Amino acid sequence: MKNRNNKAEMIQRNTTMADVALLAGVGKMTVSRVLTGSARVSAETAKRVYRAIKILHYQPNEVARSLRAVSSKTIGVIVPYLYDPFFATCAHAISTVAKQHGYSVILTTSDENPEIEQKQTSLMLRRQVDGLVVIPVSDNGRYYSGEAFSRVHVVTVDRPAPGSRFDSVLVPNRAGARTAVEHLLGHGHRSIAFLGLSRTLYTMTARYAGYREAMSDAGHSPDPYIDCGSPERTVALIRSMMNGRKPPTALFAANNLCMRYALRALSAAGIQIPRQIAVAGFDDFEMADVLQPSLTVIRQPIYQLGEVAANLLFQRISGSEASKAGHRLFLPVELVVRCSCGCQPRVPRAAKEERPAPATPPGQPNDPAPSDR
Amino acid sequence: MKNRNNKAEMIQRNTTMADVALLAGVGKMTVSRVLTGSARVSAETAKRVYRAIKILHYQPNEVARSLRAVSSKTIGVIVPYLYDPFFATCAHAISTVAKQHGYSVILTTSDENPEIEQKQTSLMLRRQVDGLVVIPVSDNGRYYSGEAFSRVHVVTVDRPAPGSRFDSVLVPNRAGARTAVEHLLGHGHRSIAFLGLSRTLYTMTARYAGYREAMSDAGHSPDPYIDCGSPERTVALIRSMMNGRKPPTALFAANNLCMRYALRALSAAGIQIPRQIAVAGFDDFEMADVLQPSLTVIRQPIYQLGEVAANLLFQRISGSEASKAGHRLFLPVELVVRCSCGCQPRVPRAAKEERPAPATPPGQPNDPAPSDR
DNA sequence: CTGTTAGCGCCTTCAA
DNA sequence: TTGAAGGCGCTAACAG
Repeated sequence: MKNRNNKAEMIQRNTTMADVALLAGVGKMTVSRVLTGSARVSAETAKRVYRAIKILHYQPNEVARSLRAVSSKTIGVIVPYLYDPFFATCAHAISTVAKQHGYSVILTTSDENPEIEQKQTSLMLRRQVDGLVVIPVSDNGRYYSGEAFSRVHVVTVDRPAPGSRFDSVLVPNRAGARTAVEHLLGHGHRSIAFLGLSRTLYTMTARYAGYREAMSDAGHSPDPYIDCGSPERTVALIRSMMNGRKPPTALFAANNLCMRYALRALSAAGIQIPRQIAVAGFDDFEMADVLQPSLTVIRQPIYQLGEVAANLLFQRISGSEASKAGHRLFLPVELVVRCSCGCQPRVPRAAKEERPAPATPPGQPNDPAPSDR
Repeated sequence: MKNRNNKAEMIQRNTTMADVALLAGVGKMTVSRVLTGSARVSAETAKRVYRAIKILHYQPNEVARSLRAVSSKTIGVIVPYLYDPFFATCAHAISTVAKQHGYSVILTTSDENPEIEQKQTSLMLRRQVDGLVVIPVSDNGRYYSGEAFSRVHVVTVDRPAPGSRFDSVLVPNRAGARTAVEHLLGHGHRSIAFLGLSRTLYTMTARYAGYREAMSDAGHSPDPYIDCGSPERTVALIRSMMNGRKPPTALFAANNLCMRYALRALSAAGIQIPRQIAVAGFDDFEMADVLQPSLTVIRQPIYQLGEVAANLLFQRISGSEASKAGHRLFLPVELVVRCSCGCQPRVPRAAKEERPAPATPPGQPNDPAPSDR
């Protein structure tokens, strides 16, 4: 007799299917069938099984299931940071979709570090995830084309997939930046500064390209890329820029972080927006409409990026998607005209929520800001 | 002979330890020992094993390990929302600590919904997590005292644990609110409005209590709790409040969401801060110092909340913590005086980061790093 | 130092 | 409709 049935020493072991089977007076398989519905069981025995389950507070061990089954019902998610609302919102969307599919999410942050990303990815694969949604660190292309990925589905978000086998859900960075810069040009600005972060970031170079295009097409020469490495650096750069021979009359911040740095720097230098310098940015955020002046920005469908990516992944997982090649999906961005560019939207600053916020179920109609002209 | 060694039908199976053992000409246990270091293996055979591992691209199956071992090396994390920077930052901290311990994190959102929380918790337990860090939904007390939790460690963050067996890492909400309100009182305000969200939230009632204390102790009568259910509602409430017989001269927003609503509403009503109404809030946030006027707030050590909670959990998991009763840890908050209260801080608005931001190892001098979009 | 045996808890396969 | 045997991949416990 197995000692596990020896009640004398049943210290703290979890109750298993065998326990349920014993109590219900049936075989383990019957319990399994009742739970999974994989085959018909007489109503009579099913009832007995349920009763035993309840009495014993039995909970199936999903780890054992994962080991036995082909699928672990788990996906992995890797984002650079979680305290960045953009990434966090993506993660939230992915998590929500996963929940709808009955999947669990193993989540981690890469801190924008290729080594961490590799290590964590590898750990997830060892944990037998069925798929991966990643906002990949720039230079991990070689890794992702390794053989380890032959059996797992991968979708990247916000940045294109390193290998070409994976799907990516992106945003038209170049076109978006271009639109914003063209709007500034429409205000008559001819010298527009471009503020970005590390140029190793995919989005930064794409947005700079859009900026250059807009400038060149308008017959103006693009300014050099300004890398706001740190707040201090940004202060110094902006100060010297504004004190230079030909200070720009407008400024495009390629993401929220540079926007924040830039705003602090301008404010510290006592420079007025939009009177002394017009401002536009890429990526909307909470408070962008509460700032004085409210900020004109390119809004990205953040939640939808994650949502679409996750849905794509589950399509692949369920195998309904036959194609082997990776696709690139682009979700549209939108110019939200507010005041920092020099516009005076008719409805001054309506007191309404413009972005999904805690209480607002995501993915709802966006009630875009009033845009004039 | 097992058919799994029949090469003819090795379609796509993962390589296992048996494959490695076979190729290296050793037993499975030797391979296991080499990998885990659980026992000495001669350098010679170890080398052979490593070679086989490399040739076959062998990766141990963590699911099988979890099934076999007592621990799954996995913890569960449940937060209400991920697009709320507060929760996301906590989650980031927890994830970081988990990474340091070689643990994976299964993360999900409860959407502030007790049923979802229960379902997801239960799923995590079935997945054999070694512990749980939760920002619990208010009214799930009974659930958490169930027997299912007898074998798992739980630490709650931001809100106290329902049962008394769990540790909680909290912030002095009452005292913090009190400090902020006292600061407003110090400016000579006698009528101060309190804006909050749903009173079912623990933090809201605690902060309201602090507000009432401060008011009463100063000999003024507290105003009734104003629940900013939605932006629209907030606009209406603020409008009627300001048009009432005795409009308040100051306002305390109990968290960021009401702060945002309030700012929008005030701005829509054309009310000047701090001239017509002074403002203070609970919880600092990016941009709070860039707003005009910059906001006076109570700052919470968000990242540390998650960090401490996770470390507490791992202490419990490793069993070095014997005590069975749950403890409540309070991390200090801090009044950050800016301009919205009517103060004129000497350093006008220095261009420096005031909060932990990207890439800043927690608790370190701040130097935010690139986040990309 | 190394190999064998025996499960972890579940479900696929086959037999009754 | 139900049950028994066997194995998913790994490691504790015991040989040798």
